[in-house]
Amino acid sequence: MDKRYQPDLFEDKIYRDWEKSGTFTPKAKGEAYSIIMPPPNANDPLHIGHACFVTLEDIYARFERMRGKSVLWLPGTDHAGIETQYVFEKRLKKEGKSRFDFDRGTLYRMIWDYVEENSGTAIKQMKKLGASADWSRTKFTLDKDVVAMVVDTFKKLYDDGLVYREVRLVNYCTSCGTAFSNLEVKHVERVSPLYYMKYGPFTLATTRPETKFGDTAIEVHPDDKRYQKWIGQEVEVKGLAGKFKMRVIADRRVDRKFGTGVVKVTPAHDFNDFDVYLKHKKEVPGPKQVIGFDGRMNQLAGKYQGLKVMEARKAVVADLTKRGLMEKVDETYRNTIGVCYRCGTTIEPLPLPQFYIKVKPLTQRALRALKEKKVKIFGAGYDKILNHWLKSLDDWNVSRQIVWGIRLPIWYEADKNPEVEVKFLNKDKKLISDQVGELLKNYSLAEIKRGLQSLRAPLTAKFTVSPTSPGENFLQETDTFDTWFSSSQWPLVTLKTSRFKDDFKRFYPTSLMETAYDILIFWVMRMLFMGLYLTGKVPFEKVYLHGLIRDEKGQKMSKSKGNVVDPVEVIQKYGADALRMALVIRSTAGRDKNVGDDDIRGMRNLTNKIWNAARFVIVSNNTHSEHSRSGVAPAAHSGSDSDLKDEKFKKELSGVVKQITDQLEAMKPGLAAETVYFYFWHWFCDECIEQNKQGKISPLALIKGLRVFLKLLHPFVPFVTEAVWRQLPKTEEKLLIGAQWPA
RNA sequence: GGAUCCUUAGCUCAGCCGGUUAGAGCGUCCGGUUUACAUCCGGAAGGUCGUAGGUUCGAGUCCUACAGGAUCCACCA
Repeated sequence: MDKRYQPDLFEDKIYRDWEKSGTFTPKAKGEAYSIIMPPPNANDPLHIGHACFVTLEDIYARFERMRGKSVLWLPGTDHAGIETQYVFEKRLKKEGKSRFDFDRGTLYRMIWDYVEENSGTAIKQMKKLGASADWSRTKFTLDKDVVAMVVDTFKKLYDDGLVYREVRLVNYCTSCGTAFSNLEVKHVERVSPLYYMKYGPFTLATTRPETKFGDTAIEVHPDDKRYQKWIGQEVEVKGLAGKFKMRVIADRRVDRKFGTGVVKVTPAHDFNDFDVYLKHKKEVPGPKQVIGFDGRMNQLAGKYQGLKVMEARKAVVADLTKRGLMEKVDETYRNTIGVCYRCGTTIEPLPLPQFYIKVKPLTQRALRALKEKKVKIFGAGYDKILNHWLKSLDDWNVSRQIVWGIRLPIWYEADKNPEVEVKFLNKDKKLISDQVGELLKNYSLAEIKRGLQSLRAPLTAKFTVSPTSPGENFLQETDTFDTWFSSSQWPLVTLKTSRFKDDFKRFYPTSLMETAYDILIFWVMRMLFMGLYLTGKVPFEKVYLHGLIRDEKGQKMSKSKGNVVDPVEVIQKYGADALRMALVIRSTAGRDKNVGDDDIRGMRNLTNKIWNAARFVIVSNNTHSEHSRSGVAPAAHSGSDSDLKDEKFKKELSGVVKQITDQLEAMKPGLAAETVYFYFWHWFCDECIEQNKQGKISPLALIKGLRVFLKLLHPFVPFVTEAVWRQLPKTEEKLLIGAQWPA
């Protein structure tokens, strides 16, 4: 054995041996234990967060496998709809192209090919980390059978009356070209000048003067003495685009102290104002959209048509000022605005018909399951947060205006819905845009279908929900599902579509869901209620939420800060075991952890310590055996003193085994890692081996102790322990991964 | 505005179903190399466990208030 442990000499070979041995596949018999891996983005290389989940899940897979359970750790990758399309579009842009140059079928295939090129990387890297997942069961979220089940789920929801189509204001990113759910909008504080402008007989304060062309009413507080006489009246407003008549309505939501106590109502471009419209439907006209989905003012904005929102604001402010209609401007006013979590563009509230899922009936069951402890959350305070969300969740907008995803199984009959708006590339690759009724006069439906880019059906359009085309004459909705809609069914879908027919029966509900706390609401919550809806059972019994990995100073890692720890580089430098141990030791559920080079180096030292302790114990044991064979027992090792010490050693050792087993069972892997580290180094090495040198503990007891420690250490540092294991005289399992956990 | 979490050695953090002298890693200081490991060993310094109350025979560990910090959520134009 070398003087030092050199990970790169062992890791790849050991991993291949594990794979060949078939231990990653669940045994035919034994108590079932299952973990569904959170599918990483198929298109992204591994980052430190992945290394964290791989380590934690692998610890439990190995631990339970060694305890004799039939362990399934099922891996997969995610198509990551918006993320991936966003990245792909950036590439297109570099080539001077955009998604509008392609029909949706072609674009989809292009992204598919692009993702396929990269999809092996993440899996290869997880293997580098030692992940003992069953790769033969790997699933991709756009696999045919997965798509079929997701679509079926939507149909079931629809048949159960839990799906509806509605025009509401959506969170629309004009840069990504799609709507988002509320959860995907980030709120940031910005300076938004507050403009006090003259408005008919009033002065009102607004941060969005450019939306004035979409105003449909004026609103005051019902008890506001200043404006009593106007309530219910129609007033005339002379603005930049001629004269308008507008009704003054009263609502308690108006804050009399803010601005002048007068609010303009713009239902097409403000969430509050849309609610006001719904509440005062009888008094005010419907939403009047003046900003298009391209983020530019439309024809209703008169001479401002074609300007981007911010340009229009500038122009409108300038014109109002010129005409003396601007009373004052508060330039320091700050408010929070929504921005796209992906690209940071200001979210534009726009009216759009979308498909919504009614969540109340679903969340009720999840709340009950939580209350009855059918599922237990590990992570500081996150059970409360989950509970709070389940109680207050809004209906779920699942429509996305992107190509990279699962298309909604919604069909519009072309003849019967002539007002459906269609964009498509004709045979000459020219983009044509019009209502389908008009288009059919000049084009065949087949040509439209072939070049289809997107369609937008009015709310009144009749549709059919069907997994396959209901007939020749139908056009399929071009919206795709929110990625989280398919992810929400992941534990169920992966097991149901498995090529092993028993998997669902054997492994559902799964034993453990392990993921980062930042997707508790996006993913875990939705899996919980969808799993309950589809199977009547919780999808997982335990949820372990790990924290974010930060740099040694506690700063978030980011490319711009240049403090990103690349797991692959770390593995090359210190070995996979060192990285794994550094990530997990002293970590606590739900809390962020700082990891720096020092931490990893410290754990590299542990792997070397394991190696060298083994080196000593093995040599010492061999020497002892030789003495035995020659019939000359070394004097120091004989006598009752040594036997007595051996007994004490064994007793303490079994105490250590119990402690670590208990900590792992209690979902405290960070503490278990620390315990095993401490007892191995400071007890086994510093005390027991030293005592052996003085002849107080026998080499035989020591080598038995080493075997136990290798097993205890194995889930945390699988490579070095396996490397040492093969240096030991063969007494039990050939591979440590298949050995039995000490009792 | 609401919610959650945190405050323990110079730094980063464990420990908390309450129970003898409060731990680790890194760092600092002193000493050590006749072969398991200098990626090491032995030893030392360093903490009134945020503040103030309370519960208790006994509290970093439970409760309350306060202070400071972090994060998440929220429609004041």
